[in-house]
Amino acid sequence: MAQKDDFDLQLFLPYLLAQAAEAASAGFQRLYKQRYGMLRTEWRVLFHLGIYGEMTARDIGARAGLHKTKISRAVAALETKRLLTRSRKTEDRRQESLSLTPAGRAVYRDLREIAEGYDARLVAGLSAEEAATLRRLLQSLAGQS
Amino acid sequence: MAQKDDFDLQLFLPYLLAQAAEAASAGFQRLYKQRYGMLRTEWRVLFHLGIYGEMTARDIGARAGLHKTKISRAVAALETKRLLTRSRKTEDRRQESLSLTPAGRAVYRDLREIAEGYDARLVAGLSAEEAATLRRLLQSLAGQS
DNA sequence: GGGTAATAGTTGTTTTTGTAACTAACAACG
DNA sequence: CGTTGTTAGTTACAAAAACAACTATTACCC
Repeated sequence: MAQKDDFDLQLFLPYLLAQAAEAASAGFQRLYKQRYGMLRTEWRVLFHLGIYGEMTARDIGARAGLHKTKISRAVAALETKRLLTRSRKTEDRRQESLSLTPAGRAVYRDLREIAEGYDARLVAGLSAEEAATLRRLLQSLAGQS
Repeated sequence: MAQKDDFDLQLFLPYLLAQAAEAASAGFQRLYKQRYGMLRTEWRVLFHLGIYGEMTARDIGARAGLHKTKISRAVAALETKRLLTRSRKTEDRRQESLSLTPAGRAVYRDLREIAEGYDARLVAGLSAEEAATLRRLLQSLAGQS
């Protein structure tokens, strides 16, 4: 198992990002999965509605970069859990506007607290400046695509 | 769709990391998928063998943080494509040592070139210092888990 | 208007992943 | 030795994701 080649996989960005994202997601996932039996797309939809208020599935997809089938199923699951409701838009009956129920808003607030705490723990080892730089650079990477 | 809540999802690290990792992976994936019909775990295994030489599935799993079933499947796929061979170890007949075939090494060298170019493109907008900082911070995030 | 294309969302099918149970080989301890 | 436990790797089954085809509604445009 001697070093045969000097390519450093640990520093290759797609690999490194995947490892970091995986680690960061795993910890947070345990929390929302355990407490509310949610999937990743479900909390994302929940957060979008919690943050931005009423939106359509299409809006969420555009903003989060999620495919409509994923959203459709997440919405159905959240509806079953009575965390959101839908209503057809009168101006365009293809669209439906989604909004959280009171129970949904309560779950959102709870998870939001948890998210804030979790994020704080993740950057605990970093200086405030480093954390800000990290977020800025990640945003630029996420943006170009 | 007015701002109802001031939590910034775009800056929440698990979300931000997932978005950046997704974007970075997608571009690279197109390349290895198109050219060699590989899956993510397959190129990872290939790279491990290309970089470190002969290893067992267990070693790769430990190093890459991958579950043994995933590796088992990737190894089978790479074997079918005649990119690697296995041989039982005599000192412990449970283990098998994996190594790339000449064809496997050629594919590795090709993908490695591509990876280097791709990585360079990703950090093209960043200063050398920023890129180094980014990698360092991501490594620390990937490490803690 | 009437036909064609485009869009919002759903459903069905195929891949891929995750999880758990399994086989084969070795280790440890009486 | 022999029974019990552990490890390497595979296989079978369940969950989730990706992809394609579908329905219903609206937009375009001749």
